[in-house]
Amino acid sequence: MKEYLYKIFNEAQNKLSYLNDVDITFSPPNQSDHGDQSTNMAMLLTKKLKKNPREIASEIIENLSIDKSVITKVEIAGPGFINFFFSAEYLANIIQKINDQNENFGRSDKYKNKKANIEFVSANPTGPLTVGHGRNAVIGDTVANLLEWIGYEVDREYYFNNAGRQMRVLGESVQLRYLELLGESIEFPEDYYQGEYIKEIAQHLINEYGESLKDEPDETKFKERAEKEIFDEIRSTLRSLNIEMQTFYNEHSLYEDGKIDMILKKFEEMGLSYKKDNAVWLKLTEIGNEQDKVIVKSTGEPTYRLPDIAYHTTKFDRGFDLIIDLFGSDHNATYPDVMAGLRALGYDTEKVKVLIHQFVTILDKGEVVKMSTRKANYITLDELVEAVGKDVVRYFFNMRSLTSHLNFDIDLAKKQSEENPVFYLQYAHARIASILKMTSEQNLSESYGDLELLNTPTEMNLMKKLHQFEEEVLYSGENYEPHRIANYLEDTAALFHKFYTECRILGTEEKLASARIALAMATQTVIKNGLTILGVSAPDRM
RNA sequence: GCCCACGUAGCUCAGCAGGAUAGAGCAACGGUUUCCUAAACCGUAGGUCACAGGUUCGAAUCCUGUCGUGGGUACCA
Repeated sequence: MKEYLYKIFNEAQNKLSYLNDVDITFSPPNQSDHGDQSTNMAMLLTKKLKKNPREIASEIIENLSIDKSVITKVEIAGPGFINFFFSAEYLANIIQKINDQNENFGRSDKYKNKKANIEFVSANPTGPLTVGHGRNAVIGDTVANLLEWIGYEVDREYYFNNAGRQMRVLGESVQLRYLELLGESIEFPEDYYQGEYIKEIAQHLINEYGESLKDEPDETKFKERAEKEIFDEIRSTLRSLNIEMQTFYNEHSLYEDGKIDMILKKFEEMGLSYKKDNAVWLKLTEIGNEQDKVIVKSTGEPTYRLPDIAYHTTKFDRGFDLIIDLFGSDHNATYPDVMAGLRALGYDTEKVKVLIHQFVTILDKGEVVKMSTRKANYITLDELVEAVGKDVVRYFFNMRSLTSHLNFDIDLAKKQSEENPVFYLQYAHARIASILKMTSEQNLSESYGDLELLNTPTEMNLMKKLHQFEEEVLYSGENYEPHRIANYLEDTAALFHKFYTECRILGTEEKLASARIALAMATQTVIKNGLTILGVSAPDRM
């Protein structure tokens, strides 16, 4: 619908030059008697033209060349809105387009030949992924899907660090449990990793090596084993949610290939770093931030900032047009330093979009569960997927905007399976599959010759909704907002269920039945494509 | 103290690219099944859009302040 409006307004721009001075936008009004699409541009022009908005609106309308078979009515309403009413015939055209394009309907080539990188999850291999990571994982993968749908070639990337203090503590935790299992009395520090999985890893080492590791001088072997086992589990958890990373980027490689030293040297040459208290500081105050920060500790070890900056330079060097970082809100203080560093090095940080999602609050039996990997006080993502299923997990994490704090009531999620919105969508899809099966058994099939018979408000509302899918995908992708797709699908499913109740196919006169079959097929395609973007399955039977 | 996000129906949340009478799901109450899956549909009820100012033709939406919630504020990441 908007495409057509843009077309006729572009033509009108030649006649009315002031149309070049205003944003030409259209939106579907809340009230259906205000038309199918509406624009407020006449009101936006009042100041410039010093004229009554209704007069401006009327002048604009006079200069539009409107095809009566597309738009049946144009009206000026309220303070100066211009409302457009589309013909049933035009609305019905979308049906054939959808059925022709099928699983590609909704895709766009707007960002064709553009490459995007999205970094998400990026949990260090110190323990299983928790429900908290789940939100990050699901949103990240869905944003990646959306980007692919609007034309990007996308790399999903997981950044991790298998060196450093955390990992040493992990290795020592396993080592201590290993010795404990062999009967030695040990003291297990409170701030070491308390989880059961540490003992399991230790047990695996005993099974394989017996007591031969008893006199290991340090934690290295234990750390390596723990890293491998935990990473295998993380990969398997992600796989259970249909998430597949293209790249696992090891922070350590930045040291090996000299990137860290190179960046450090550059800052020094640019006079952006200095030594104080035996540490190296980055002059962030000189490049727009509040405080100078340490990039190399007095121990000689870099802080996260330096490798993070080095890491991001590789994202630029690898030629991405769009670089997305997806973090939980606990990281919101870290990225400004990294961005400032990159800017100082001459990188165009406009290409980087930092997405911050709010935390998930876990409620179990009405109690808030404070999550801590180290204290082993958490619910794993595996447990969650097992309890409620992949589809519910993906849908649940996708249905809210990133900025909203998310309450995840475990009890509710477990028993909610009957009243969960994801089933509402899947049921719409399954219902359509069921109808199509029955109609084909009766030798009925879709036909596009009599679509004008689809003229009840219910049918027209459904067709209008289907029209919006393409722009919904585009907008959601450009703004990294997966939840919009979930909302859109709920609206679409509701309109379909109403159609199902009111507009029967079997037992209806054949021409109308065939037109309705075509509409049902188109609806099924849209629901399926939307669910595919969200990573939720679209079953034919439930 | 300072920084970021959030505050909308009993609950969970949309709406926030300024627009016309603020929406959905769940929960509550009432109705619909000789008829393509009732995992559905229809209806009733439910609101000081945290509060106070400001910007303008118009503010849930933008700005400022206050209060509240979460996160951060390291030579942890």
